[in-house]
Amino acid sequence: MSTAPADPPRKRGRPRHIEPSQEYRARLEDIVSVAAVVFRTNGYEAGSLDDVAAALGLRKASLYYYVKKKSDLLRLVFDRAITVALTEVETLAHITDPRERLAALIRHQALLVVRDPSLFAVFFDQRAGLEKADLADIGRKERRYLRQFVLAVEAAIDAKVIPPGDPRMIANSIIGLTSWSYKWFDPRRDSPEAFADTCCALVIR
Amino acid sequence: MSTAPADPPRKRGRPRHIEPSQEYRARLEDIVSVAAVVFRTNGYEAGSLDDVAAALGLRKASLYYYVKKKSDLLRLVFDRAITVALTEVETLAHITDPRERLAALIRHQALLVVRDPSLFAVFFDQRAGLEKADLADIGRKERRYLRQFVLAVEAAIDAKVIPPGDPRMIANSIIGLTSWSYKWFDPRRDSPEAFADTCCALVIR
DNA sequence: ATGGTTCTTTCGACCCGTCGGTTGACAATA
DNA sequence: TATTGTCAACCGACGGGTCGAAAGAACCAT
Repeated sequence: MSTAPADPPRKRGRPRHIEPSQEYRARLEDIVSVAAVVFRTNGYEAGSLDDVAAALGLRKASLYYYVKKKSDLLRLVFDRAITVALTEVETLAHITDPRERLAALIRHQALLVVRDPSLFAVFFDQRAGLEKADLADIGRKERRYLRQFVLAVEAAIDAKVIPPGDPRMIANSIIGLTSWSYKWFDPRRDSPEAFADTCCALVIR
Repeated sequence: MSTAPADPPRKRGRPRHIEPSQEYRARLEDIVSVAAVVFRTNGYEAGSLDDVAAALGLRKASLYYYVKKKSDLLRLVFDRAITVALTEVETLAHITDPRERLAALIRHQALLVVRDPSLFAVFFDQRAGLEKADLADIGRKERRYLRQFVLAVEAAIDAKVIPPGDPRMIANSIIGLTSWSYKWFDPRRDSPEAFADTCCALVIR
């Protein structure tokens, strides 16, 4: 009873009622990039917020100005990965020639992973750290992504550009062919273009 | 000073001075299998020893009769994975026909991963949890494994069974093609044999 | 210019739950 | 009585998350 001033709205982190500044956005992007590297090398659980902060020249507490909890960091990494992949791939849907279309998809996927290995290493390997809701969201977008490949594969089979078979299985296999690169690709030895060409040549007749 | 009874040699865990019994070995194999499942679903760091023990109907402390520390469990998972893969693959080295040889390797790799997805999911994704020395050991054996593929690819290129290109790059790509299956393969929907055939048909002319 | 005021960003100190790892004792079997 | 296997209880470290405060710039009134 007595004076109950009603909880003054929590003032944790950035105030939510106004637009985030450009600098804030840029800083957050930096943080996400660094988090991807840390989570890749140490794993999500073992990669502490101290690690992320240290790599940025900050203290752990400062991160909570940009993020509410650790898993937000992971979600942001996933968001960036699936967003960049999805937007790029859906601009390729207009290509009509089956051979060209499949080749474009394969090239896209190969270059994507090779360009930002940390981002996709986390995306592929650290899914256990995601929260349930985030996982479902990612799953939906990933299915959209897969669909583009399945459609392209079906067209390619009809055009005898690749041998016949279950399109879903083939699509997943091709995605593996290209995605696996984050495990072995070394930019000092391997050329991204050569890799993309090799992938295309390997499956396209 | 005074009476120093000299630490009576610690008698923690199994006594090392005698042969492990058959039951002991079998039990340990069970533990490793369960650990692989736990580490796959939760990740190595997040997968607690309590989880592993509970899945076995044991208490955490009991695990320390079979293992000295948590990372031993992870090492055992890795050991089993690389051992089974390596021994199988090196029996295939005698096949002389390039097409047959490459096909056999691809089939072997595809079936291997599909048969025990948890084992290889941990092997591929949880390397960050390994200790330095163990990591080096795994790396050596993995290079031996890769060599088999590189040799087979070189022969296949000479025989025009696959298009030309950097053998190491192609070998890694093929390994990705097959290994990726642990991320999407669903035994209730997909057939291991069909998958192996698809992989072969996809790259072999 | 100058001293106040506010807003953004950073930090040190602290709390607290979880988990790896330890210990000593207790059955069961032989 | 020795060996094998199990357990409840405990401890210490580490890491996520909280809190209050302070440094610095920008803005504003005199």
